[in-house]
Amino acid sequence: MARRKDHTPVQLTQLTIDTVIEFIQHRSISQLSLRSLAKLIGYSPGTLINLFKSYNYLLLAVSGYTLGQINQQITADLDGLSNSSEQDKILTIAKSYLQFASEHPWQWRQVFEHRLEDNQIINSEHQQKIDGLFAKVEPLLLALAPNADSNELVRCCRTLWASVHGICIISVEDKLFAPSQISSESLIESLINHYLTNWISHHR
Amino acid sequence: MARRKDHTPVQLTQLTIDTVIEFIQHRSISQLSLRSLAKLIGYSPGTLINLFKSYNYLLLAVSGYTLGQINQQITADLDGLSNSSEQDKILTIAKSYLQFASEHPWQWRQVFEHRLEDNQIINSEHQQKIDGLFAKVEPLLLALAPNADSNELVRCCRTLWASVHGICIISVEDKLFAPSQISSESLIESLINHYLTNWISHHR
DNA sequence: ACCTGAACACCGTTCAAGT
DNA sequence: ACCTGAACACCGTTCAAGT
Repeated sequence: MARRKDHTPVQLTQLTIDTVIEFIQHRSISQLSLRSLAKLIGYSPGTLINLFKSYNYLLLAVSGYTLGQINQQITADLDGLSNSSEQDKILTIAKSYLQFASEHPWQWRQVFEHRLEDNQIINSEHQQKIDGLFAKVEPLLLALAPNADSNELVRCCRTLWASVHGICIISVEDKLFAPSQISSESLIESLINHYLTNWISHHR
Repeated sequence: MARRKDHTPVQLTQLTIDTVIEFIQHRSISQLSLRSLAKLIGYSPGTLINLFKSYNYLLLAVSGYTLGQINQQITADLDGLSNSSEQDKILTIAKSYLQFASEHPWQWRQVFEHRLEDNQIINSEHQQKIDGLFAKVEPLLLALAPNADSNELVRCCRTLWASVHGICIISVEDKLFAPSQISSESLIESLINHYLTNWISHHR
């Protein structure tokens, strides 16, 4: 057995990622294994290890793909808002992020479950993609509060992102376990309205 | 082999939980297994399954223990503050939660990694312990905004907890991977000061 | 009643062997 | 060069057998 060449390495990489992404639309990533994934795409486990170095790196590639999708979604939702206020743009980013998490709960989780795994060195490419999300907010904050010093800008940006992320977590958990009466979108609105409004009034 | 009776079931349960808690002071729970844990305490894996029904329930018992510790810590930190303002008490709760997460990052993570595992029915006892944390904040909010309707109270409470939780997540991750210049405590302060102050002024 | 060791069906990873 | 199957060292769980 050997020499299949049904796919080029690039094609096989894409097929693998697509298959995992499809899988985690409906089930948790913990239900998947390298062996079952290999069976799904019709290759042996060893082939996937050759391609990705390890199952862990394969999952990291999936995370990276998802972060790209999230970035694209936010960029698209921001596109029609060139005339809106900076605060509206920040609200849009936050809602866009929440929407992705709500629509693809298992996929969204995979990005962060993977980081929880062990204290391995986080891939710098991966970290850059996350930083890219932060970088969308900072200039908007600067426009809203030109006099805030840079430490305070970063503090506000991190507080916002962490809070939005936290709201997404309970949103996804509620969706999967214990649906709540109160919409997560209204939590996002509450956060941005109250936190950001007050922060701006103290730093403009 | 059999009939050891070195420990009563209750003692063995406590020994197991203590051993896991000790382990996750320094390493991720993913580094532990039922088999290695059994070896640590000198029993066979089957004995632990007899006792806890499954490894998953064993980990749930550990989570429950940790949630109890967190609750205790918050209660203790709140004890000296009977004359403080409600807003200060909320700040204290948030900082207390962050401090536990910072001092016991692997242990704190275990509580929430476990919930991520699969879509099993969450133990109602477990959910009650989490609800107990929320219940500490709601009456304080009610005192701050007697005229807010109950939906708005719950919304504020959930927004606050989710945001604080999100800040703890990035705090723990920063600690383990990429230390940041800006203290997480200052993010908590920023959140409570700006969000809560503005929310109160709109609902009192 | 309590505990164990062997067995079962998995897992990620390695690597000699095949084309 | 590419791919596989067997082997390796694990995993959680079950359960007949031992005391």
